[in-house]
Amino acid sequence: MPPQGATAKVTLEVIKTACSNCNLQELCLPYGLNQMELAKLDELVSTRKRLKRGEHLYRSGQPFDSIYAIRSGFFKTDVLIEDGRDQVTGFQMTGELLGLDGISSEIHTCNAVALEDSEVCTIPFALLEDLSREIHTLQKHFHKVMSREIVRDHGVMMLLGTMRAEERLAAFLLNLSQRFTARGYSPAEFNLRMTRDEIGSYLGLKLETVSRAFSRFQEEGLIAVQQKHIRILNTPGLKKLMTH
Amino acid sequence: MPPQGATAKVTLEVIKTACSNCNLQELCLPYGLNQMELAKLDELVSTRKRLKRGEHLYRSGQPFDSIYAIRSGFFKTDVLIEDGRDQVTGFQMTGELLGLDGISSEIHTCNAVALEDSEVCTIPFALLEDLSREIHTLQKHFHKVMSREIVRDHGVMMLLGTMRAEERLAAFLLNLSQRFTARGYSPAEFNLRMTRDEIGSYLGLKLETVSRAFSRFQEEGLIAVQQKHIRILNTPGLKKLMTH
DNA sequence: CGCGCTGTTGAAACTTGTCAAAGTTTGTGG
DNA sequence: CCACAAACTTTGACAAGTTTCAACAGCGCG
Repeated sequence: MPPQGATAKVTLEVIKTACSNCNLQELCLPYGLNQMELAKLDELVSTRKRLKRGEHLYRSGQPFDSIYAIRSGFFKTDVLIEDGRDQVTGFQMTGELLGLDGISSEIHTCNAVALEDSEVCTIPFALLEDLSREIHTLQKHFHKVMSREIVRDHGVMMLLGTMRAEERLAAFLLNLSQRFTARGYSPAEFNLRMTRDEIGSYLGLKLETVSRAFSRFQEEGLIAVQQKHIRILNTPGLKKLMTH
Repeated sequence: MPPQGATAKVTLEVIKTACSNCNLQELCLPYGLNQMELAKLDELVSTRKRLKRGEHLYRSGQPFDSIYAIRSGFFKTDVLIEDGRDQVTGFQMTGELLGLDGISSEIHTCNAVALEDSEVCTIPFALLEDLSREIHTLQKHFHKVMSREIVRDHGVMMLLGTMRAEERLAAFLLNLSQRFTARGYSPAEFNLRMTRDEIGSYLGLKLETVSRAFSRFQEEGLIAVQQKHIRILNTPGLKKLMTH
């Protein structure tokens, strides 16, 4: 893990960016905008940051002023409480937004960490609010994105509150598969970017339990695991397991 | 439980309302607005609905077009999945907003049920978006409310993912106490509006576990329980238990 | 006034966590 | 490019916590 304040020099490189020639439009904030509107959004989303694996995009407690769109890479967000407990609250991939939690108090309430070398577009929030007062479509879409985050969280609450270990892991794998698919990758074969411990933290399980569940899925021929590499062999089987 | 479509006649009575003479302003949507802005909000939030205990404000799957501000009463929201599992995702009280989950897909994704006779203000969402493009303060506040919901959900995920039964119940009681306090009620004495089963569902526990935890708290002198009536006798004790 | 819903309590079963040890991979520096 | 250390993963045995099943008590509504 890099030292706290010393990251900006080399790795947080700033690059010119433009939504209008980004291939993530339909996954990201520009969804539904026309050419003219897109040009205005371009002015706003003018900088990119690169992060190396392990670097923090932001930390809990830091002042909030921007949200971030992931252009490439993979992140986790986690919350830490006083007594040392912590939990991964989400894994974010290409096209997803980071930082929405900071809007309420104008202070970030979680940490966002790159799980692989990544690139994000910085979206100054005050400017986004200005622009979304102008562009109805943008406003509407942004509200939907926030609401989708709430719905997603309810899904996680459901998972944590009602599912058993193997059901949780099955749900997790199917969710990843579906999100990879939406991004044009194989639904059945991918590399996990996170450790067993991080998966466990997200799913409310200990890493040993996650490991055992992986082994069990493999024994049953549902998946093939080789460390971080996962191949899903029997999607319906996983679904049935999840539904129980 | 009332029959599905037959509730509108008697109980969903519609009443004229006005934010400008509502005593919940600082807890609710009008927060931070000036007189002129408040007048515009009044035009928008023009109807109230009364609900009897047990009635649904909306159901999962219904088309979304309004959010609701609770004027008086107490609600729960819950999600139901195919295999019959369900979970309470939240308990809402005076001044809190219901329906934010429906924005993303324009379909409600959970049920909202009154746990006591209640009254809500209906806020047509399209009009709220229109007005929040006009009134910067309203826009900002609404974004904060949505973001606060996300932060709250992260707190619940933390609770479900890392806490043991008694810690969860302690956290739950302290949270209720704090919210009652914010509304001018006693921090130490209140009536639960929900059953042990509903508490359990929210906390990811079985009702028996909730009941046992209540008994244990009572034995240890932390609280006095008489059915739904709770007196908190030792707040620091509960806090310590929660922090562990 | 009694029936049903809600809550309490006990004992046994089950799931997951804890602790421990050993194997594997990754990354770094020589 | 290899060697070594650190980080991560797997597996087993046992402990702890929670659920399940069951019986019963109490309150409240009709």
